[in-house]
Amino acid sequence: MVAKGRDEKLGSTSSSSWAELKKGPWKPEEDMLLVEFVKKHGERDWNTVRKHSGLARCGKSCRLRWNNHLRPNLRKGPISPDEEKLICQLHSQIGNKWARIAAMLPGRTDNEIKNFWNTRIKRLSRKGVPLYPPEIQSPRPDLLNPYLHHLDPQNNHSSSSPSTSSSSTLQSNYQTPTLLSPTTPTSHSLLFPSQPQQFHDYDDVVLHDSMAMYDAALENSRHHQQMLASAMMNSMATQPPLPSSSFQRFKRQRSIPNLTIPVRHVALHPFSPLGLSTSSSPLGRSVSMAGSPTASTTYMHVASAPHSYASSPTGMVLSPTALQLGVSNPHPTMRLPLSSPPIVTCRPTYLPRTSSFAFDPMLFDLNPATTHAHHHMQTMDDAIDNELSFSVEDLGILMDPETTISPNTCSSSHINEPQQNGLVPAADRNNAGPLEEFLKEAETISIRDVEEAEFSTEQAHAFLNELESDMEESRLNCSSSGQALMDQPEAQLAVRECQMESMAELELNNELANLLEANPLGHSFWSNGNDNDWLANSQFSQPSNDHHQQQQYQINHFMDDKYGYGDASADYSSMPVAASSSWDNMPGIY
DNA sequence: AAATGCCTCAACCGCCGAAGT
DNA sequence: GACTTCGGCGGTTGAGGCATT
Repeated sequence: MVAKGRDEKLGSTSSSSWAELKKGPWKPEEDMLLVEFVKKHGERDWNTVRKHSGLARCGKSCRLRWNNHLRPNLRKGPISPDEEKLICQLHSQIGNKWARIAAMLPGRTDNEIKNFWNTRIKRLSRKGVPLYPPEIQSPRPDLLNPYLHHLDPQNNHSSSSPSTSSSSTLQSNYQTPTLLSPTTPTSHSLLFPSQPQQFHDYDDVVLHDSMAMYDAALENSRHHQQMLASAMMNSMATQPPLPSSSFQRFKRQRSIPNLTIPVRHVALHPFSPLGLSTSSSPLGRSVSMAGSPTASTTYMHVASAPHSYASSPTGMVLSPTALQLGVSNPHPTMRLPLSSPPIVTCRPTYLPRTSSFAFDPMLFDLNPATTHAHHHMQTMDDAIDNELSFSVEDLGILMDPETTISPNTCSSSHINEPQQNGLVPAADRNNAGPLEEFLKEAETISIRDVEEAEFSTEQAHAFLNELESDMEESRLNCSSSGQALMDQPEAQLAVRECQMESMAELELNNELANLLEANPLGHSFWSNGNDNDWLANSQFSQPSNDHHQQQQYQINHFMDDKYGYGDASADYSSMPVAASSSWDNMPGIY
């Protein structure tokens, strides 16, 4: 009845505590406790759940429950044919790497894909049908995963290789793909110009691995484009971080001394229905492929990214300037290193499942119920003065005709409807409420120094070229300094250096904080209940506006969402500010 | 209607690596 | 360097539902 597993013992403080751990299916009350815990403490410190929430569950169980069932933007329902194709494609290349495969399928969990696959191979095995579609059975050698060999040529037990999977006897029916010779060059012209295919460090090979998967899947089917966006984002994240020097040069270039750009990683790709988007990095933070040895220190892991973005097929919509960049620039990523907090931030948990919000990377708070429009605008003004281009045209994109959203009128049916493409019908625009008013107001205001702050196309091109060369330089540095793949002293040193630079940037950001403090309207912008969060300790913070209201909302919303009961005409205008603290104090993030 | 087999899915287990002490 | 703690991953299990006989 009671588990006395190794991990439970490790995670407990006394022999009696684990003896009280509960197992088995979760009840709604437990789910609520867990949701409350995550709202307050973020997706971390799972072993403190018992202490803080009273849940009699082990930390691992809590994490699993959250990741697989409670977190926002999970995509439930059967695996679509497109998803199945992509799963086949990815599985043919990386084997039973469910977490990695899941990272390529927005809203899907590793458990879900694992279950799907196991069921699938059972079914196909019984029928005697090949596991992979014909186009996947004989994949192009140059599309296959190169780093499996590079990582550990003697590795015979790795489940990375489908042929060596030990998961099931049914795997005997597994069709072993033709693995790439270690010396076979790969081609990734879609993402980067061709370059010598020498893998000197882990991230390097992971990058190529990711790009190979991307290329392969693209080759396989254009219908996968939407999902591939996610895959590509992961590819981007595996690149070595840009040296902060490029960021500093960029700031100098734009004559904006001592200010920080609140965009850390703007990833552009051509497949979003709205043109360009970033699918995994709402706060500009990079994500990494699972398994990267430096992931925990250099990047925020993909599982830690705000899920409403990490799994959003639409992601953010970039400014017109960014659109221009993306269209004309073959390089799909523009990464700006930054460790300091963003000036303004969006809170994706406001509209957790609509996914129809189109955010400019300036990341401003869109919740009309908790902040006033003039605060938005004041903050936007500050942003415009100091940051990348941000104009009323951006708001036009924000309210894309096909993808608008109205928080006030968003009914439960809308909230719960399947997200075919992450969009919500435009019908709701008829009564958009405060957001619409806010946008109207936005159109009438005068924006200071837009021209000056405009990140012009020419500058952008120049900057992107610089970024690319920096990236190449960084890549070369990684190559030259990298030792054995898993031997990381050089990498760790580099990470430390990056962190040092990050701290320096943080200091710069303090100046920005002082500027905003002087702003009489800026003080009430933030609302974050976590005392440990930098926001809460900053001059931007304020106490949660109405704790009872938040709780009531969370309860109603949660019950409605998870168990199908609740007020179908719920007024979501009272959505509370949700703590996003866990994203805000990660050290050394680029 | 009952029995059986299959399928799906949630949850658990054990292992592993990273980070901290 | 040894040990502990924590989180993540992949494999496995078992309950419940559904379809078939």
